[in-house]
Amino acid sequence: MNDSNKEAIEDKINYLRTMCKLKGMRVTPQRIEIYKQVANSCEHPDAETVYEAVKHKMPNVSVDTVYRTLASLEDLDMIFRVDNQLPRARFDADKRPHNHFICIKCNEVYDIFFDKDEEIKIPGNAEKFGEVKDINIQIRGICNKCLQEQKNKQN
Amino acid sequence: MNDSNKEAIEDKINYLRTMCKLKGMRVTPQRIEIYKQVANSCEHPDAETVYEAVKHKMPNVSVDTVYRTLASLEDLDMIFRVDNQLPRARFDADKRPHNHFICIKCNEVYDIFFDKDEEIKIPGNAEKFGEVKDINIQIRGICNKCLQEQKNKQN
DNA sequence: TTATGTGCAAAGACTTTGCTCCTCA
DNA sequence: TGAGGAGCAAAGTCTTTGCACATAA
Repeated sequence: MNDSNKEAIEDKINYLRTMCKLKGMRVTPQRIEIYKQVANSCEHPDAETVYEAVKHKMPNVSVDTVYRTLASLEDLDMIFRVDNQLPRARFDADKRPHNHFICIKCNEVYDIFFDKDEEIKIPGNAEKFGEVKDINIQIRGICNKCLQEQKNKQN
Repeated sequence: MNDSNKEAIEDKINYLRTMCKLKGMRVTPQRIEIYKQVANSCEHPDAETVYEAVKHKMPNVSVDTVYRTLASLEDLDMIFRVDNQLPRARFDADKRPHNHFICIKCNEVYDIFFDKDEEIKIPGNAEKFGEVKDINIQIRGICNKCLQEQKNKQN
């Protein structure tokens, strides 16, 4: 990791501290580590993956702490669940508005940042159902890596 | 149910028969009943709800048959899973392209049909990740029913 | 100091699977 | 008649919870 990344992570941890204080929550080493794992990863890890990663630094951490902490971080709006149709919940710490390409073969999740002129508007008739809080777009398909593998098999 | 609905359902069952034959699958009473439940409901039922409903007509049906059948119907593209962040999978038999408003309070799922001029285009940079198969939009918020309940409590 | 958080173990919720008998085609 | 499907029971997977001890503030 380069210096600017380190700095960015430090900023995020500081924000986590602020948010915890604000909500009367304690800043524990587990919370910091678990948040770091999600924030440092671009792989939208599931709870198990976070657990395995954190265990390297904190061998005594338990799975239920990971689940509980992920839930707390979600409450703090520090992380978000990626909508998917997979059995495991996956998490994302990137607060910039974006959407996901989900590979139906390997379950990989890729971030999609729309161009400004592609901004999705809330469709006119959505608001007749209630108060819109969040709009989420997933694009499902087969990722380039899997397409390549398919081609290789055919040859 | 009125006559035109009955007719529409019959058409759907016939389509189910065709699709089953096409794929070498049998048309069993369970499959018909389970499909009917999803197709007749506008509530995007979960497996348990389908099970309870089917049990009225077929008391011996089992939960695992419901799960297995829902999976088969999905393979046939007769029904679809609704993307949600709820613990239970929910199903939809409406093949017309549409999206969902999901209430974060009561978990109700409402269908949203976009106007023609609101058609969502696949964003330009999505295809760089792979072959797009499906684009799905969910809108999360608080539905009118729950908003009303909130107001009532405040008074 | 003390309320909040953690680790452990156990339970819970939803879904899937193995096996045997049944039944549609 | 035979391959695919249903029912039963049991297991699997992911996640949550109760409780006692530990710890951040």
